[in-house]
Amino acid sequence: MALMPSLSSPPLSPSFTSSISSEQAYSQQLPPTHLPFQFHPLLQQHQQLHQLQPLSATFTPESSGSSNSSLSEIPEDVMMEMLGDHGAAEASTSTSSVSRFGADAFMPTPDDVVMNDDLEPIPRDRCNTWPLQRPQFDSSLISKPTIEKIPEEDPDLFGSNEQCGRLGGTSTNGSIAMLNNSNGDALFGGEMPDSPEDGSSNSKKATTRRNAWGNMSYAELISTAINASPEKRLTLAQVYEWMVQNVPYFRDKGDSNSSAGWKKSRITVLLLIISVSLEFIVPARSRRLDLYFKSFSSRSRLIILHRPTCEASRLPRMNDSLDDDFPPEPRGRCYTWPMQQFVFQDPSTLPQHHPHNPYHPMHPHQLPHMHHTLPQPLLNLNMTTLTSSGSSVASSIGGGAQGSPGAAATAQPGCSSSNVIAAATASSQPQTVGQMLAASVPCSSGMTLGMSLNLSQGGGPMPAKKKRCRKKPTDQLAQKKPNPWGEESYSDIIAKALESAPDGRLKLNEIYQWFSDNILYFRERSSQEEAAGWKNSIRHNLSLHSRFMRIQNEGAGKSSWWVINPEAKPGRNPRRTRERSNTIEATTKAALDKSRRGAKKRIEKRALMGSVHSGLNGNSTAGSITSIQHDMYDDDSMQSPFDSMTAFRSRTQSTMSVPGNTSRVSPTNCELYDDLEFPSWVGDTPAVPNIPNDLVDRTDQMRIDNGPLAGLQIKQEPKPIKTEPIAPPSYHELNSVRGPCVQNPLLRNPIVPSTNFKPMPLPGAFGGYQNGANPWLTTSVPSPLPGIQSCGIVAAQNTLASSSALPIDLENLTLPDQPLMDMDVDALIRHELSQAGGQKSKATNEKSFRNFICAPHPAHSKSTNQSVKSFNTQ
DNA sequence: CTATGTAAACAAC
DNA sequence: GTTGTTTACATAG
Repeated sequence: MALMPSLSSPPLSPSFTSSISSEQAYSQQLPPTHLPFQFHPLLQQHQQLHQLQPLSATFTPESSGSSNSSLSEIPEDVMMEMLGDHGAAEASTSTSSVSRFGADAFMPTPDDVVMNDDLEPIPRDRCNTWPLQRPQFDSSLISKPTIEKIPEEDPDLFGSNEQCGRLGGTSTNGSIAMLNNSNGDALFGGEMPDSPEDGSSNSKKATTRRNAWGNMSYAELISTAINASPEKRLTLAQVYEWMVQNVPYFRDKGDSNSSAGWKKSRITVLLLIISVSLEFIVPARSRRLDLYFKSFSSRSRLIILHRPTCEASRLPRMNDSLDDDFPPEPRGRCYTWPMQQFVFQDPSTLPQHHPHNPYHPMHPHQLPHMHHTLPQPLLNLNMTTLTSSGSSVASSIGGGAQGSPGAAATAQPGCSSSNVIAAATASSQPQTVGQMLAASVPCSSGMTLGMSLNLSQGGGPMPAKKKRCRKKPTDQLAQKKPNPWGEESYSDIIAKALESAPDGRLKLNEIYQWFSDNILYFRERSSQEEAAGWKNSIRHNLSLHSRFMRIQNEGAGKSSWWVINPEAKPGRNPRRTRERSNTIEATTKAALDKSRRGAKKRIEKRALMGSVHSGLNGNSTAGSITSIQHDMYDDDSMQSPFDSMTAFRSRTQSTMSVPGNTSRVSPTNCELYDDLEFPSWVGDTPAVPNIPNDLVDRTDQMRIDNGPLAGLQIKQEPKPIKTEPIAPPSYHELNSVRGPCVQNPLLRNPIVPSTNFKPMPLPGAFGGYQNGANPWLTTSVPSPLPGIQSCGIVAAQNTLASSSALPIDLENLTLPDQPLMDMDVDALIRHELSQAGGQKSKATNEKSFRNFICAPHPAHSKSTNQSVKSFNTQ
């Protein structure tokens, strides 16, 4: 260590003073536990060295503070201090060796070992470093705490309130406890347990000491020392002192040159522990830490705290090379010190437009906060490479993580960047630092950065199968924002876009444009290739969320209008498909698929066999579908046919656009009918394959302005239906059923049939409808809002337009426990109320119309749904 | 488990 | 290619 230049408190240089001031100011801005960046041990110690001791003209704080300084610039003596002689030797000889900060790199080896890169690694037995002779300790030494009092540091240095952790006094009780195992054996006496936690679990360990001082590893000793201190923290010197005073082996060596070896080992082990384990932390950048630093020699800049939430007995095993006799012990995370995520923001990249746009600061390039809080040397770091997330680092180095162009870095929550402690350096070579972290920071995934780097750098062939990896970009994590553009979800943004529209409606491409215009993240991804993803997400969200509804645009080929569903509650609304799983709960997917396959097969077979029962109900698709249900219900042997209906119905309930959805029915909707055990006649009926996919579920989407049954989405030309025009219902009438139609909330809820539901044959009920007897469908209904067609029109008309009497089917369907009836009556009551109430027409403008048709009503959806279905199938 | 984001298949236009 | 629906899957909370 002769390379170390004057370590004895040299006068502070102006630059140093300046540096300290800035850092003190920095540290004052953030509490120690909310530091914006967890210092890497090497970084920190190196930095501290620079600050406290301008070592030489060639290694000044100025030089070290430059953005270009790298780890390679760290003087060897510093590295020696940081790593121990061996680590320094390695670090000074090759960059890759830094990645070997694992246990092997720190295992004590003879000081005179000359590192020769040309030599092949020589296997050696473990633990051949320590003397074979293992003196027996006098347990009496431990009978009472050896340390009665820890020498206090100069109070002038620490200030009145800055008490250094000390051992002694009452605190030694803890030490006593820890120094004895459950059997009362002296910890450092002859028979030593494997661990303080379980001294008798292994008889072998109980009789064999692993080290000259006993079975405790350095880590355990250090932990014991730290935990024995009142404040659960020690400086390195205090660790030394504790060792000397509590462990006879070290005591014997503590006051002579012979201590250098084990102290160096302490350093080595400490660094190793700190780097590899989660057990020790150093409060980076705390003022107290600075004071500690001032109070000790340059070699004592580590302040090691045993994580308070970690049990001393749950010491990390760090590495097999240190302690491979112990089985792995599960250990919980000890994120006592919250990991503060570093964020870099380049002010020059702040958006200049849309000053009030809340989305603009969200851009990853423009991460808004903490920039001013970081000391400049840290800002100069290539932060991307400092990510402790293996995947992030790998991707960053490889050219940028997905969707994370920002030059920010942070750590994965599961990675122990917060546990990166100790030595410091200034700026460093990105990959070197990354490798350092890779070697020293265990990630939650169990993969180190180095490993990740290797993988990302072509270490092996990529699997052919594309595997999604949607790790959040580091900048996103840094901001703790769920998305790279900010906190708001797609649906939130879409809602804003729609709300911002003058008419409250936007076409899809307009929504796209709004995204692009108002959110920088999307604007910067406006290329066709890049935009495909988020546009897809927009479409997905539009379709999926009940929050939005689609209004058919009248023009042929025109895209629909998308509007906010006024019925939707503010904020979150359930996804349309959300209920699906709830309704299928009784049926496993596999079973359902099997059922579908079987049903489909049967249908195909029947289709091949030709029409057998075509004369029964085949004249009307409506009648067909109704009959399907009817037939199903009559068949007790069938496996819960209503369940099947419910299942797929609820799925199609997702298709909740406003009327006019004449197309783009998911193919799965067709398949859904395969769930049904169709009666034999079904497959024989020509109309069966043409059963409108949405007839059951999408009655609200029917269009009536395009001709007979145009809205039924019947792919095959529908059978001629009664074409006698009937006046469209009034808006009151619409209102009576508007609820289920506009938003069709009923479709968002599963229809839960009564278990004892036995539909009546309903001969009269279907009689009139089998002929396509929905006269109403032949009539266009003027819509005050272009494209808006009330889905409730059909039902309303069926119910009300022809007469004030209840439809015959409703009368016949009136059963106490029948869900169908429940809602039909409900709709009728609402209708009657609306009629009697003389509501004013609100259809004079779009918004009023929307409010009108979309106003919530108390009818529970499934009832209304059933009602609509009932009407439409008539 | 839920909410969300993302990718993708599929179909109609 | 666009629009729309739906499913599947990954991830975070």
